Amino acid sequence: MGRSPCCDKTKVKRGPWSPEEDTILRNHIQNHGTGGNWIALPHKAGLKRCGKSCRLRWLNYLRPDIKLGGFTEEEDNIISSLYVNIGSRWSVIASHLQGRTDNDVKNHWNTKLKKKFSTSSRNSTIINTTSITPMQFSSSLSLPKQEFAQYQITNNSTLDYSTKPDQQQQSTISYSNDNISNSNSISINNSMVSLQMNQDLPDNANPARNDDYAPWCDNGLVMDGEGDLLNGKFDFDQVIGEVANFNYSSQLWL
DNA sequence: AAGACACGCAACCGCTCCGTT
DNA sequence: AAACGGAGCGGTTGCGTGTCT
Repeated sequence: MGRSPCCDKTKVKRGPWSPEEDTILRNHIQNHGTGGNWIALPHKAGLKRCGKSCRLRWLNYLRPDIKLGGFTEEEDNIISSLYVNIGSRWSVIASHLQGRTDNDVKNHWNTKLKKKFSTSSRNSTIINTTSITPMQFSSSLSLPKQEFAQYQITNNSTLDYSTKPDQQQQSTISYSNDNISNSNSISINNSMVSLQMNQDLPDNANPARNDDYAPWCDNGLVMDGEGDLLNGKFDFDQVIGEVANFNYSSQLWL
């Protein structure tokens, strides 16, 4: 036996909301809040709508902090990067974009970004990296666990990855370029950065972290990693609060 | 000018999650 | 522990509008 429906669909209005209905819902929520019960809200507000419909209308359209208008290039990059990393978890992705709703993000992805993304992936080519110009990029982000991280690869090939000062533990570990063999690598493509460091870590390395983060970069790159600190490999997911300097010789996908 | 088609977006549907009893 | 029910989520649909032929 299936679940009983949340409301009698023969007795509620469906389809597009009228300006009058919007006004009633907006006024009711602004004056009384949601009351923590969307199912009961339409009756209290005097709306012939399903509670779910009211919730959706408020969250996706009437909420005062909704950001209207087209998505920026930066927002596109954030969405694409997060999609690569965590898939179609639209509510999580939307939480990274001020004023955007999951429905908004989902629609934007399905109508525009999906095509753009698949096209750019199809056009990817592998080039030899022995003579590449060092990449330069940086990013800031808010992670699902309310952490903040920054990445930077500078012209002298330094990765700077640190926590926001007032959050989480902080530790600094410096990896000398001299200690890193040519087998260490960073690979960059249009959606992902991978880094491996195949040497012993310093004694003060913190191998305890094993969090699952979903970092991204402003320029659309997604950080990813392989291996773990325990066996001497560098994992982006495990370097919160650390600084690493390294040489890289790698493949670069553009 | 009109019909066909493509696109964007609001809204709905049905499922899972999670708190409460 | 199980059942229940509301909230939240992602997939999908349908309609309005713009563009093309």
